[in-house]
Amino acid sequence: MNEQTAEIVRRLKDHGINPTAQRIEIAQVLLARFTHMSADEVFQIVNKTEPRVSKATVYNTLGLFADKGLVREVIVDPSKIFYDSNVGPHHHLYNVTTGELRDIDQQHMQVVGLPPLPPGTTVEGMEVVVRVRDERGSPSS
Amino acid sequence: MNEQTAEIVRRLKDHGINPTAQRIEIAQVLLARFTHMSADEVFQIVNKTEPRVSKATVYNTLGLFADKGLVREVIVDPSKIFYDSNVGPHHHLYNVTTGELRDIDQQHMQVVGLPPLPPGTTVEGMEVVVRVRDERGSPSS
DNA sequence: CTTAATGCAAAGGCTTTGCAGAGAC
DNA sequence: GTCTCTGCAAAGCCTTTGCATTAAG
Repeated sequence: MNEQTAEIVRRLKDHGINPTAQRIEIAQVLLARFTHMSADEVFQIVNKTEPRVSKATVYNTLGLFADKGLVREVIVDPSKIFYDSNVGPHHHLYNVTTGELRDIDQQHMQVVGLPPLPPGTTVEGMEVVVRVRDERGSPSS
Repeated sequence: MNEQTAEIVRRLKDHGINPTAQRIEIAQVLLARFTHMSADEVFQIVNKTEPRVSKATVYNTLGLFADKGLVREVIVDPSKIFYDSNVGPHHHLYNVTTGELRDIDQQHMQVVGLPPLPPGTTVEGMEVVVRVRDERGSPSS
């Protein structure tokens, strides 16, 4: 077990997640880089180089990671959930044409003010999504 | 045709939508109040009091309305799309426990700053979602 | 040996699609 | 008569679930 894997295991344990082989693989795919991936993308990548992890395990594991706070679910597309390895406060820019999702950090954009919360509720999270699309017709046409 | 219906028809036409009977019914359900409804909710309500509109027509019509800018799609829940009759600039508060979605108007919360856009893209929309949950365990327990 | 995790396949929920029939002008 | 819209049912896609098998301590 190399250094990188050791850290992944540590992070899993820190979040109360039993570090099994499949979970370590999935975590390595998702946590190695600061990207956003759908469950299916994770499934593809994990099974490209490594032994084999079933689709059910990928979905269940990602759900577990999200519950435990290791990754963040990002809801920007009605057809799939994105998993974000960046758990810190930041926002998102979503290209509806290409499906690409990228981070916007706080220094570029901030939310000011807090709305009155309904009684008996607590804030679970806050999310800003800027939706962009590729320009089709040129601006001058 | 009463006054209210006449206005609905006008709004449909203004958005380039051919005002058929079904479309008028759906528009009345959705535009009468400032609410957010899923396609299925619209389907239920339309068929509670009125002749009958098929599920396919409800889905297709809502998609058409969104395309034409008559309503706004709100993506906050991976399992369904909400349609918002409020097209003006505002944000959303989503209760993940109850599934309730409500508006936050701009005076309560604003976004400051604009992120650098990827070249060749234009902003299609911006959305802030505050996610709350009902308190279960009491804060002092 | 006992408990937890994985894999497979089936089921589920929301939405879209194909195509025939009905409606509008 | 022609063009558009509607409705039904089937298909599609992502995700969850049930249950037997396998792995771990």
